[in-house]
Amino acid sequence: MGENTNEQTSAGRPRDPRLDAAIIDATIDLLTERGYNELSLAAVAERAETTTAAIYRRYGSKSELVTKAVFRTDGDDVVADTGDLEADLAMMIRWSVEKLQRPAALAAIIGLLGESKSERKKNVVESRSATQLTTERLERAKAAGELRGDVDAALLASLIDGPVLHVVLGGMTTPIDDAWIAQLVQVVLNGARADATRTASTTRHPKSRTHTTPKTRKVTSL
Amino acid sequence: MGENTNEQTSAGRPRDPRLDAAIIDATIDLLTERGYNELSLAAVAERAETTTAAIYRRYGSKSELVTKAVFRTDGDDVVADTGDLEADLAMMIRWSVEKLQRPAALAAIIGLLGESKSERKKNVVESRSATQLTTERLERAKAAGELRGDVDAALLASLIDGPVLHVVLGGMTTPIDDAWIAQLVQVVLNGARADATRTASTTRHPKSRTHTTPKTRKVTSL
Amino acid sequence: MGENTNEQTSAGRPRDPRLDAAIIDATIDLLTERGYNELSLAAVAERAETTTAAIYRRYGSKSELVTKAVFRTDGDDVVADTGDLEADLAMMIRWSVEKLQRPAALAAIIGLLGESKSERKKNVVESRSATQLTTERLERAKAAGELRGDVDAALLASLIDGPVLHVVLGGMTTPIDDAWIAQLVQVVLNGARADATRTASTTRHPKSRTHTTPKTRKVTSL
Amino acid sequence: MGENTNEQTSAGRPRDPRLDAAIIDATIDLLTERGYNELSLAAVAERAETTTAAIYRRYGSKSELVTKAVFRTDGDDVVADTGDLEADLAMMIRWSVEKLQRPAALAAIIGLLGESKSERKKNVVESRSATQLTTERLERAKAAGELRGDVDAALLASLIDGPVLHVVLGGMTTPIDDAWIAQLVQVVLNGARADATRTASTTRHPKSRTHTTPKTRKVTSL
DNA sequence: TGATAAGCGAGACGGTACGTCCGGTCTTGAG
DNA sequence: CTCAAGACCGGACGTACCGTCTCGCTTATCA
Repeated sequence: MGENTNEQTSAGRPRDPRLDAAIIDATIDLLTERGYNELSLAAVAERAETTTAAIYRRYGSKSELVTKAVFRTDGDDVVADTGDLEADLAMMIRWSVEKLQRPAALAAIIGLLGESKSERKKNVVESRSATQLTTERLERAKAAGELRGDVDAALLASLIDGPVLHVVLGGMTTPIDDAWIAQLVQVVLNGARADATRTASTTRHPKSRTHTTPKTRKVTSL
Repeated sequence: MGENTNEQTSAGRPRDPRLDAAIIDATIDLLTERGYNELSLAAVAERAETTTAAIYRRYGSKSELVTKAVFRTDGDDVVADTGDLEADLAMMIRWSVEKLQRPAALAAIIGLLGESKSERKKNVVESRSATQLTTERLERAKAAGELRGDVDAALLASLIDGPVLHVVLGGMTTPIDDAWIAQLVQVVLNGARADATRTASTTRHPKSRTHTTPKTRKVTSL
Repeated sequence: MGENTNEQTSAGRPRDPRLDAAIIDATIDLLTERGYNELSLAAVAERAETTTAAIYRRYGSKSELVTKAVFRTDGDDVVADTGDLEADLAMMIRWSVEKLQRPAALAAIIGLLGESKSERKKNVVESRSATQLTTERLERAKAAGELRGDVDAALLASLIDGPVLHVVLGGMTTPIDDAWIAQLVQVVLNGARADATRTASTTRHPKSRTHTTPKTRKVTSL
Repeated sequence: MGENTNEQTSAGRPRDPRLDAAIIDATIDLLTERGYNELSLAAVAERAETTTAAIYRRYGSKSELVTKAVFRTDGDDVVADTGDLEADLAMMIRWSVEKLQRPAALAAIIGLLGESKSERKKNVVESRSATQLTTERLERAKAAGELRGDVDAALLASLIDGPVLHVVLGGMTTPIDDAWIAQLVQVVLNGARADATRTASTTRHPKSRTHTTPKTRKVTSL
């Protein structure tokens, strides 16, 4: 139940698209106002001027509703691969930050982490894909000789995404701006780069890239 | 309500200390088994063979109970400051990891993050102190000239604590072992060190430290 | 909606007459098994192997369906007027009893009484006609001098139909047989007869009747 | 559950008496406005400014709620036994009529009749007690020789209570006033009295009674 | 020693939210 | 215009749990 299928069902009365929108909107609003734990489907229903039954018809659980509501437009994760590793990472971070800055998204992530283990599995998979993309980009850089071979790409990805998570969950004492992002990328690359140059910004060789397919993949993810 | 006071006993029957212990134990157990959201005070009461009223007499809310139960023994955070920056950071990371490896603590942290904003304030303050200690250590290193002056210590702290958080919350795909920690510290220091040496492990100069108080502070924290 | 029209077929596919019958049968059966309140159109549809839509096409509401189903063959109420007042009344009672003995009919009557006021109006009119016939018969007897002039015919009709209703609704502790009917009629007539004779059965004078039209009218009724 | 016990329970928080009253009042009001079938516990809860859970704690079902609400003050049925049979019956009828005139009570009776068979049993027993009292009074009269011995007292009781039921359920076309009641009693007694006198009102012998206990019993009943 | 006060188990309370059922409506696609 | 199939909306349902409260009792300190 609550399959929320996109299959082009022929039989049956179609769903009221205004309800779809109202439910999503109410969910986002309440998530922003109250957070995940204090979000009740009854409240969503009331604000959307419908009933819980209509919600359960669309989503099988609160976590599914929240996931779909918050990450609905985020089916467009992008892996930047222009060849300029530093710029690519900065861009990917900026995207992540943009997502996590939305209070609803932050509340959703925190809440979903708190779900029971069975529920968690499903969502963690999704929320991992952002890191997955970072990892892939880093591995390509490694293969291209831009990064030291003795450092695990997964660790590097945690070095990129972890600090963002840390600041956001910690209550945003330091604002995350472009300078912050630039510093982060610089330190990580400076520490992991294959060549021995002292400052990352002055001695990069963007022309040395060997990538054959500079592209922009879209991926469903957190 | 639920003041949990340590003030010297006034009139009235004193609390049963066996109940105190039973409630804490039940809370830890259930937190481990079910996680924060699925933890109900009714279940705690049942397992502790008492009633919810006895719990509310001690703790004003679920979040307070969990906080006290999980971080009761953790009033002993340690800031390592032996002069060997790399070793110190590794040790601090190891401590953090140790905490987060306990399922009850992990569940508690995640759960407390999800509390309503008013509740959150109180707890976030606590959970921030670990990072605070890291920041302080890094600032001392910066003052000693071990680190580049143009990098924010708070950012570096996020670079140390963030990846740990990231891996733990991400479901522990990669196990966090000493090698992982070593790599992490190496990359960060390599990227942020004042001198231009390529590999952190070979060219450190621990002798250059100027600290006057190599100590081990204990701090109430996460 | 649900006009159940007999108007000559216009355009379109004609109704399946087997469905008509199946719906009626299912209604009667379920009324017998479960009673009015527990009768759901969904259940009727299922048993008739069709859908609720097909039912709503025929009947505008549950009460209309039940009314049509139960009283479909009962458009044939009979007013006995043989001249023998006692026998006529006994026969009319017997007819009423026969109807009310059918569990479906009893359930229908009780259920229809419970409908909202707007719905009730329609049905009460119908269910009153049986008493109406009794009243008419009694008024003719009064005009013929068989009954005391100072007693209201409507009251007497209630004295005839009321006890039947009372016993049937009361759960049928006493079975209604011919002896019961005979006693009922006897007591009422004995109490309301114009002459002062003590026992109704011994001193009747059927010959005194002045009716001009001994007949058997058929009337749509309960 | 929903025992509504009167047992002097020691443990547990006592019920809010204002809620008790509000629930009863709301039930009566809604019963009057909408009737039994259209009465929902949700609506009762809303009007009483509480929730359905509070209602279920007191009453196990809608029928129990209605029964208790409507017949709460009616635990005081009275069997008149002054020795004057005619007056006694008139009084008992007047009481019945008074009850049935209340729209809520009428709606309740009709609705309860429509309940499923298992539910009905419980309520029918109650609603039968009024007739039970009438029957008892008539049997005493029979024993005292005031009534013919060959007529069943239960039938006579139906002759007394049936017409009232008939008129009330029929929609109250004729108003039930004292004259109506007097006529009813007169006809019945005239038809069932032991002596042969023509008019009941002129030849009664109230002094011939042999009752030893002229009393007024109170009985829980419909 | 007796009053005061807080603790205790037991258990019901008022209320929020839950997840489900069903009544009545609507749409599609075929006949 | 009818049919079946089937999904939809919204009202109501009955349940589970939360945090509170009252009870009768026990256990301590204070006067």
